Amino acid sequence: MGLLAEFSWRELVYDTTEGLAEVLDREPMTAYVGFDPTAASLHVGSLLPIMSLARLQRFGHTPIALVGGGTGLIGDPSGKSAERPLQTVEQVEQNAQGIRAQLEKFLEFERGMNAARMANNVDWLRPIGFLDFLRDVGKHFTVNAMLAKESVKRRLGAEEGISFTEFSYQLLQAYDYVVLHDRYRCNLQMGGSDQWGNITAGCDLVRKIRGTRVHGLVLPLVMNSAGTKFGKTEAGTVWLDPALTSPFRFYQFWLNTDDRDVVRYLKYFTWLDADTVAALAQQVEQLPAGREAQRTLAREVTALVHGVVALQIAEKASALLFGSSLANATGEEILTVFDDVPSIEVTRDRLEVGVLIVELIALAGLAASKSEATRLITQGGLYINDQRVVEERGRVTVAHAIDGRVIVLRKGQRDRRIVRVI
RNA sequence: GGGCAGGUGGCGGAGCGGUCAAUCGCAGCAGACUGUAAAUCUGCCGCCUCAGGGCUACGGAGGUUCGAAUCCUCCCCUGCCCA
Repeated sequence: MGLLAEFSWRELVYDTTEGLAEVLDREPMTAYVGFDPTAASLHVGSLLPIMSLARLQRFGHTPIALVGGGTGLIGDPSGKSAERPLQTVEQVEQNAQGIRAQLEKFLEFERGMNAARMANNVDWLRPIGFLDFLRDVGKHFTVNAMLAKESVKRRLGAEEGISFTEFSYQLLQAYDYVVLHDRYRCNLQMGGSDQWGNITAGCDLVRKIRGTRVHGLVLPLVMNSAGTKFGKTEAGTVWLDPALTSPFRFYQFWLNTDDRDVVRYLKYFTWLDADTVAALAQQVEQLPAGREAQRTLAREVTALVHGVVALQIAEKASALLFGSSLANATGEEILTVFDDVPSIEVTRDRLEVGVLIVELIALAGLAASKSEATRLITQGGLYINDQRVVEERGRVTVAHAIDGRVIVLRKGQRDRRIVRVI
C-alpha cells in the first residue's frame, strides 16, 4: 500500500495538487508542514498534521517540521475572521522554542536516508530586506490573485477588513516553500484545509522562479459532531504540554469523544491498522455503552503524546474518580492520583476556625466570584469529598479533611480542585 | 480630506429619557436523564452583600435633566463610499 492509499483510508486527503499521486508513487518526496508559534505549546489540533508527517516518514519520505518563527511575527489571516494583535518578538521566539521541542518527539531525526528535519523560517525571513523581497517575491504575485484567496476575500467583506501585514502573509509562506525547496529539495507541502490558498501560492512561486513543479496536500479540518471546535473543552484548549493539560485531562478528553467522531479520530490520530479500526467501529455500533473505541483512542493517543507511564497514572486516576468512591481512598492515594489536579493550600489553623465554603471555592478557582459560588451551591452543583453541599453559608473545617490532609472540591460531574491542608 | 453608517454584557443583536444590570439568540455553568455520551428538559449566567440593599457598567471626556445606554458637545475607534 502506498502513502496515498494509506492517507485515503484514513480520510486524510481533503485536496491535493494535480499529479501528486503519480509523483508519490514514483519517488521519495520531501514534505513540510508549518507550525505557527501562536502559543508556547501545540494543541491537539496540531496532532493531525504532526501524525501525517510521521506517517509520511514511515513510508520512506522525508518530513520537515517548519516552525513559523518568522511568519508568526506577521500572523496568518487564514481561517481568522478578524485581525489579530501582533505578538512580541520575544513571545514568538519563546513559543517557537517550545513547539520545536514538542515536534521533536514525533519524528525520527536519526533515520539514515529519510531523517526528519527541523527548520525555523525566522532564519531566512528576518535577514531578507524589504526591497529585495518585493523584487524577488512580490513581483511574481498579482494583487488580483492575492485578493482572490478565500482568507482575504472573507476579510474584505468583513467589517474589520484586513491589514496590509496580514494581507502579505501569503507571500511569506510562499517564499518559505522556495527556500525549503532550494535547501532540502522539498516538493510537498501539507497543512490544514485552511492552508490551501497559502500552499498553492507557494507551489506557484516555486514553479515561476525555479521552474519546478512542487505539490501540496491539505488535510481535512478536524470537526466534532457537537459542532464545537475540536480540541476545546470546558477547561479550555487541550494542549500537548503536560504542564498545561495534564495527562489525566488529556486522557479524559479523548475518552469523552462522541460516538459519531470516535472512528474517524482513530484513523486520524492513532497507528492502528484498518482491521483494528473496523473492529472497533463495530463495537461502537453494537455496544456503544462499552466505549471500547473511546478507551482505545484515549490509550493510544495518551501513550503516544505522554508515554506509557503517564497513561497508567491517568487510567488509575480515572478508575478512582469514576469507578470506586472517594470514601475508600486514603489521603495518600488521593494526593497521588490527583497530583496533576489544580490544588490550593490552606493552613490547618484556618480550618480549625472554619473557612466559608464560598470563599474556598472562589479561592480554588472553581468559581470566578463568591456570587458564582453561592449560585453553584444553590443549584446543587458543588460537592465536598463527593458529598453534595446544601448549606450555602456553611463552613469547611478540619473535619472535612481526609486523613487530616486533603479535601476534594468538585464542581459538577468532573471539575475538581484539591485543597491541601498544611 | 469629504460623505454615510456604526461602536451595548464572551459573541451576535435589541433598547433610543424613568418600570434597564439591560428583551432575545448563541456560547458558558449547574441539575435531571445517561454510557464520565449524544439529544432533550429545567434553572442560572456583572460584582459585593449582615439579603434590606449597595456598587460598577452600555467607546472616552464633558454637559442638559429630578433622572441618560437613550438628548447635546468634543474626542477616539471601525466599516463603506467619494477625493
